[in-house]
Amino acid sequence: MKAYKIPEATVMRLSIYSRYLHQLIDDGVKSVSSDEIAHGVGVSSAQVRKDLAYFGEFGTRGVGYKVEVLYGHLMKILGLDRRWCAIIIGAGKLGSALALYQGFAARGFNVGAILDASPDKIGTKLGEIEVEPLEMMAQRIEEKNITIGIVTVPASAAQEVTDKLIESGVKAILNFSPRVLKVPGNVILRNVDLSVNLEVLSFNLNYLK
Amino acid sequence: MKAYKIPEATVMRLSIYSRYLHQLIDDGVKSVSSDEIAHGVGVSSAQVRKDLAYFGEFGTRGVGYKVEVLYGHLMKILGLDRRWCAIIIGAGKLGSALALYQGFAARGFNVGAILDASPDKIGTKLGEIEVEPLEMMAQRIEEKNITIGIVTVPASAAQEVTDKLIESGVKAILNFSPRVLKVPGNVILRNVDLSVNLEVLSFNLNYLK
DNA sequence: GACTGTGAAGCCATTCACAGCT
DNA sequence: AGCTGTGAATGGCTTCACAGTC
Repeated sequence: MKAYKIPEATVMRLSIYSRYLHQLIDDGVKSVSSDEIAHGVGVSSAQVRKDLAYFGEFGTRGVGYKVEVLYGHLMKILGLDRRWCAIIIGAGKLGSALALYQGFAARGFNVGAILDASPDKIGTKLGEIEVEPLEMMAQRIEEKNITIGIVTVPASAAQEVTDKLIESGVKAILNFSPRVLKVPGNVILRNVDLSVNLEVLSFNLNYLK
Repeated sequence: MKAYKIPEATVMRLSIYSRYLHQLIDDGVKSVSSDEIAHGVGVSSAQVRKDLAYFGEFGTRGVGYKVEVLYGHLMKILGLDRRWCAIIIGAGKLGSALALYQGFAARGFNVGAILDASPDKIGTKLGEIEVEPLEMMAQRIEEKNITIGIVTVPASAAQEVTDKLIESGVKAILNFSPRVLKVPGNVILRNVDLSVNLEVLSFNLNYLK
């Protein structure tokens, strides 16, 4: 790792490249060019090479990249050569869907606990794990070494549970609530805002036509 | 509307500003400055003013913005002064969660239909609406004037249902599947990639520390 | 005095184009 | 000959700083 600041867009693309390479491995493909990756994921080949260049030289000039080698590098760069444990706060529809989503486990993310404030949710089972009360937060984060908090509570409760997550030692937050959260500078925050996404579509439908 | 190309980041922020203004209206606030909006949503005040400047002059120098007036402008700019009808393809956990999500209706989005390929999902009720077979796609899109398709099927089926959606007349796609979709240039596509989001967190946890 | 609206400057990401390997 | 790796050029978004208005 050599560069100082990596563009977020680059990191997102690396994740997508890695998934594409995984597909190629499944298909038994051994070698790939930046141009093929580019076509596969819908970016330019220069972009692919620039993105990779932040982290080293992984290809062979005149030849291309060995699929499995490049995949291994990307997984390591993305921090996916280990498992991460997450906690979900909010066992509503969305929280439950995420808890049961297979795609996470496949990429190295465990859901270590799922908590909710509502008494009638507590005790219900979501696959392997049982919904527990919010009071369990600090204990579960501690004992299961949880670094990622996933917030799927209503907007009105989002900042409060976020503060508690951070206080309990979580280092990164994935926020699904429609609220702008304030977090200290050493905590990583990403927002997955469903309404904003739909509204960008609505804007474009309205504006381009 | 005067400018030609509006940055996507600007559109996303407008959506967030509008939500913040909605909160202010609920709180009975009548007037607001770009600086207050900026603090409320975590951007700079110059950014707020520049974003608004793409679309006109909505404030009063030396005074600020009337909350309700600005809110009205933003809703109109975002195309939220009308209702939009969406169809959800895939009645799995995520599709069901989205179908039942209250936040969409609140911002003017109806779910007109939800379809699935699996016989044991068809006929089940999600709130008001019933899961129907994929064959109903063209008919429902036609009769309910649906412009937005929401894709929540597994990666392996994503491109196929997307093609059908577009063939049936959908103008915009919100893709939740972990697949890069190819769509014609006149169709608007947005991706909400849950794994990518988690992997960006993982990268940052790994890289910054 | 306060705050908006905006041209100019600065900064960052993407694209170009080609030197460097195999 | 083919494809990577990369400095230079381009393009676009954000920040700055101040003129304009109330």
